[in-house]
Amino acid sequence: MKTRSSKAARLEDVARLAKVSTATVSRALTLPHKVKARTLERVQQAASTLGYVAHGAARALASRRTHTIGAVVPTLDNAIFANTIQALQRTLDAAGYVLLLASHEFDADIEARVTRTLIERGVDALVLLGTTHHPDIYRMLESHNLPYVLTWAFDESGNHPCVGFDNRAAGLCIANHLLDLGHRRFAMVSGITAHNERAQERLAGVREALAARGIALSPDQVVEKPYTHAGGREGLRAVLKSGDSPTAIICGNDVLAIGAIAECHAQGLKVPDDVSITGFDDMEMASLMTPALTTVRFPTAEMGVYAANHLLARLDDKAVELRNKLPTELIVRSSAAAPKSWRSVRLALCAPWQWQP
Amino acid sequence: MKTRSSKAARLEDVARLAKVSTATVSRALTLPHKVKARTLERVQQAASTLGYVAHGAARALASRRTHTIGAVVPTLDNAIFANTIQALQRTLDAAGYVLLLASHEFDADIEARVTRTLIERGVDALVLLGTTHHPDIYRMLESHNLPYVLTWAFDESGNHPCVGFDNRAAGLCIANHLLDLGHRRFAMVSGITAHNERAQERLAGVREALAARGIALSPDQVVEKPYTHAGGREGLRAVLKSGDSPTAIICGNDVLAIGAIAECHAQGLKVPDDVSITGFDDMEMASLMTPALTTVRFPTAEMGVYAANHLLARLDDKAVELRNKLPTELIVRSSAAAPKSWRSVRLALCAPWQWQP
DNA sequence: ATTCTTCGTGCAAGCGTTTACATCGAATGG
DNA sequence: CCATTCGATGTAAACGCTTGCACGAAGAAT
Repeated sequence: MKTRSSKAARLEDVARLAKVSTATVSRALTLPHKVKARTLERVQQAASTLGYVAHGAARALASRRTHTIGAVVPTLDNAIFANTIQALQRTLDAAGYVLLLASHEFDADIEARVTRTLIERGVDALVLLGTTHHPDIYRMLESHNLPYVLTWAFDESGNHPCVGFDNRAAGLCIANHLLDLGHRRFAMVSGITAHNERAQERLAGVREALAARGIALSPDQVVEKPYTHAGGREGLRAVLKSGDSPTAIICGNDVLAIGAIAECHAQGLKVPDDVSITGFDDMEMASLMTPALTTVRFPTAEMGVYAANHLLARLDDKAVELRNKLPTELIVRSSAAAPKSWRSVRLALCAPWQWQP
Repeated sequence: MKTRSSKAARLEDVARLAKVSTATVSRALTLPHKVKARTLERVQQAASTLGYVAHGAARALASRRTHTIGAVVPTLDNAIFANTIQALQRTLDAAGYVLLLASHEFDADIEARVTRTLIERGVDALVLLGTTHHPDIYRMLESHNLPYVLTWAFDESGNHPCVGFDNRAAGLCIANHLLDLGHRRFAMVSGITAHNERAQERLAGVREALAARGIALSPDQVVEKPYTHAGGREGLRAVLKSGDSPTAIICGNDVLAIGAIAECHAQGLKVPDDVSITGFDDMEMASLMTPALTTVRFPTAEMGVYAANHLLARLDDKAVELRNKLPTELIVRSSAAAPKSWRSVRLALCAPWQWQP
């Protein structure tokens, strides 16, 4: 059906049809204000007739700009990062940029490899997640002079542009909440802490809060599991098996918590009557489940917007603040309550005649 | 810190250091078997010393291959497509291809725009979702001679390569299950059916099954909502308000069903005691919630693998079957049960002395 | 020894854009 | 009315890589 051969139309074809030079076509398509209205119209008409689609690689080669920004996230499998990605995408799109996404399933070597691939693909800037990365990654960023921003964590060293949260404070916060409810026997189903300072910090925050009240977490009261529902189930089984029968189980994120609660139900344990469970992140599911999840909210979408704007500003040579710590917030719902022992104490205080010492 | 200026190393720099021509470096890096072992080693050494990263745009321009495959999905916001995407990604990655992802939030014009962007970016092939697309999309696919495959739906017309499911059969299946349980008063919280043949087909399947038993769905017994948790909640409220107090509510997918169940709980309705709720898709969450969701499973990951392999084969000029209909499966869990009335009937039959006519 | 392959490498012509610079006509100011 | 400026367009040189072709050396066949 095409007039010419089966090849797609090139700039030259449009130029010929519009009776102008390729330079003019190029300008008409990218800097419309630089050409006369009548010419612009002719060019657009010609381009549309031919179904012209620019050849991105040629454009990128000549202009040294791809208008693409890369993001490397741990996983696309669950919804944890979905809000951030969506927000990134939207914000970049509005500025005429495309998001190029890659994931590495929490493997540092794969992360280095996919990051390299993104750089090969010519991204103009890069969004990374967390502060702990393969040295090769930082090397490549430097040698290519690529703008980048770390997200989901706050780089205390001050060496890297970042936007994130204080994960340690979040850990402190949730542990203190449980302590205030009266819990004294804890366990934690943490994410895998290797190469993941977010998981490390959350755990550290929890430990710190407990230590302040003289409670220590023994090795078998902490189990590390991948951030999956299955991980949550296994984690719950593991800490239950450890024997100290904790009254509160702090999960490393909401996905683990959802898995843990499902496993509780499977084992006939009531949440929060028999055991309190908490998460981190406050994904949408947290408020919908039964019982609704007590967790710590991170403004993940806001962070995506910020990361995008940060990079866009730098690509425009505008000044921006290099580090931004976003606030977190304790969300109290119904998956955590006072422990049974404590409740009976309160009951006893209210109704002493029922107390049988 | 770099020996040369701040520019990244090019092929020429590697060639100079390795004392060979750029052609040899290029071959060493892409067709290692074409160069002598000693040369290969020298080149690799040089490339590594310089931290060489290939310039993808230049490579793409010269070779007319980007080793990139694009996928356009409705949304990344919820987990529905996560399995497919993950599977696609993995399979392509193993074959040395990169997945370029774009979403359009169920907007046909945005879909056309982002598809165009992907083609500009030079994808070698394209994965689309569903069969209903903007004519411009099919035009571009044809004029660029791009291999593509439709997913998540089966193209009965036979005009397009596709891998998907029979959404109508799935609708039939779930409706029949509810009928068998004894339900007679239905409502459906469907996805938005405009430009979405998957939603259309599911609804049509449900209607067909009900019609076979002489039941029709009146306009106010069907409400269309976006595929979000909030949509599910609103949908549930809407069909409840309609007044016929349905005993079974069929939701257009699991996300809607999760929202609907949450809303039931918020309104003090027990699922399935007061009302049965079903979904489609069988996302992971479906089995974890309380009550666990009765739904229809689609082999979404398998479909991702198939779509990837289909395109890889075509890019290799190998023969492949053009259409593939994957099996669906009814997953019976606990969110749907016999309606109260029916249960009392059965009870009456078992224990007639309790029957008070 | 001579011719024919084969293999490894180098040469150089693109790939389809962008963009600095040149050009040319028209508008402006003196 | 000429000199100057300005705006719109054209010319052609990159951009960094791949790859068809040519070439010489080395081994195989005659």
